[in-house]
Amino acid sequence: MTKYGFIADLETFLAHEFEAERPRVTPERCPAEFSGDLTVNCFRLARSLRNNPMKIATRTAEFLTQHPDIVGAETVKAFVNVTLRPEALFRDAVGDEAALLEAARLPGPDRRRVLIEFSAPNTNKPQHLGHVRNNALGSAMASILRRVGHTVTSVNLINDRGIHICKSMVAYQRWGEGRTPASEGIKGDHFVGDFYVLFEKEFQRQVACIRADRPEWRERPAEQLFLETEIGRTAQAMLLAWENGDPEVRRLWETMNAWVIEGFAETYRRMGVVFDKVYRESETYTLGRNVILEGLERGVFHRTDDGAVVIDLDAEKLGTKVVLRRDGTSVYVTQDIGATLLKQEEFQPDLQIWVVGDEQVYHFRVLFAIMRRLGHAWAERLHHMAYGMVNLPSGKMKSREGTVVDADDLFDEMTRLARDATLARAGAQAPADLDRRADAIGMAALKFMLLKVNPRSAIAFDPRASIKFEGDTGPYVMYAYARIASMFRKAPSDLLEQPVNWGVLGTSEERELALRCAEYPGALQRAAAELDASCLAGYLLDLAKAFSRFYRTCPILSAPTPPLRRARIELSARVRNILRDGLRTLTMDVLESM
RNA sequence: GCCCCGGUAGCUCAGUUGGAUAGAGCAACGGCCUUCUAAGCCGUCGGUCACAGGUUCGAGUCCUGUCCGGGGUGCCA
Repeated sequence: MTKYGFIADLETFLAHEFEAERPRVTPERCPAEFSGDLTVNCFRLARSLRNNPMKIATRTAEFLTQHPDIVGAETVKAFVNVTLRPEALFRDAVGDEAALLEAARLPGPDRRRVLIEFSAPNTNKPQHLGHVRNNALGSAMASILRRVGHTVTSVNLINDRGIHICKSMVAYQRWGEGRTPASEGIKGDHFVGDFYVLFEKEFQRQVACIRADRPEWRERPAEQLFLETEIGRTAQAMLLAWENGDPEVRRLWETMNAWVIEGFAETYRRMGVVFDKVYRESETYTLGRNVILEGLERGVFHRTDDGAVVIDLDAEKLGTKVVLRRDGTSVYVTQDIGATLLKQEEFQPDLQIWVVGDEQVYHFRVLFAIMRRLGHAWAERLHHMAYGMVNLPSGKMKSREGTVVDADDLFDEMTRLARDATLARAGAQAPADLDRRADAIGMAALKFMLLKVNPRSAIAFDPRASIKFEGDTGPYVMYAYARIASMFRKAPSDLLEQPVNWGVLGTSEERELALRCAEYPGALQRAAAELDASCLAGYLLDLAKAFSRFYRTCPILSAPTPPLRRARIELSARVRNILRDGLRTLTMDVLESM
């Protein structure tokens, strides 16, 4: 991390002065209402130095006042507000560009092999806004972890089997009439999803008939009547046929899955999502069974009177969990046990992360508890990165009520709005790369909206209010970058060849900007440590904001003296490179011109 | 019933291991393009940090209880 020169000297001084272990001093930003660049909080030092905060503050101020890097150190309560000499401030904060960008890399011993699983779509319908949040969070997290030096493997586990898949298949058999995505000119996942909807319609119709005939079932939820309907039984029979390897069913399944996966590929391409490894549930779902049977012999699990295999997790306050049904088949958690072991064997990660919605926290607690009971040491390092739902102003997204925000439609809409906004600002001549710009801006706006909030909280997605390119948005950050890029195109080439004298800088906007730049490595590391991309997104907003103020107040290419022009363009270069690095780490593209 | 997550400005959200007078954006209103891109900048307005106790020199942050919202809760995924 970026370290100011005076900090190391202060640490040495304090250790000696108070005869204590060398403290770790982490300066904070000095609040605007006080004069100073940085603040040393002596309340925090009080414990490790075993001394009175006020006394520490007094000594600290005395020491710092005489330090060559410092022009003033003012004590307010136990806060010491430090004003640095400009040479020292800019030298330490932004003097060494390579160091600034590399400082976020963790030392070798702190680097880990991380396996991160995200997306995990079902192959029965297209992806919606909820998946978009998952994809954005997962790929940004993988990228952030990589950026700080971990070795990351990103994994997708496609849920390509099960009763929900059979529903689309049954519907296609009935009403498909040999049509294909190609023949209809429809994206494959949407094509299959339409049949899933047809199935649900027919199922609801049959449920209504049954309820009319059997008044005693009127109160029962539709799902409980699944096997009472003809179409439900057909789907169930198809699932059995699939499991028994019925060639015709398998052929249809292969065909329809291929259509969906082809559609997903396009969705991922537009989002820039890439996986190092893709698993199919159809290949992994049986793996857990043997683990359970083996664990049964070792007494990890036990069989109940009715024949189901369960595990007692009362000690973890998780109750009793069934791991094999009476009929011997696997449940969800059984399948995940198998998949977890497979991933562990294949990649030997130090840490596994799942990016999955918070409605599944219980599932993962159970899964992790079972892995611990099975005796795997690495079970202590399994992590469920739970994120909140995406809701609409009207409430939850519900496929049955048609309120689901489709991912592809949303991308189209964002791109269209970005295109309009670009054209509106372009003047007489539309830019040659309009489409590329619209894609980059639209997707950055969408991703940024999803990434700037804490992953834990539910997001209220208001299509009218959320689709903005002004204020706290991705395009705002991109715009700051584009303005700097534009300056560089206009800068005389010999300007950049001059040596930089940081001492000519010193306005409050310049100081603010440099101090902000110095925080970049910390923002990256915090985002990685807390598995929270919003730390980075929020930081980039703050940096872009600091730049916009600087840009407005301080002439750069038209600054009054050559040394000032030189130093200001160099400071701008730092900002440009951090913005580019940061946006790319969040999986967003930058534009040289907007 | 029990467990988990949340509640901060009209709206959407920040708020580092507890630290200074709680901050942004949007919305509303008022300024700033003869100046390096106005997707910008500046200003005004806006707060019982859900509520009540407690711990502490100090609480939006930690503890207890209450209220409200969401999710989950042995053979759906």
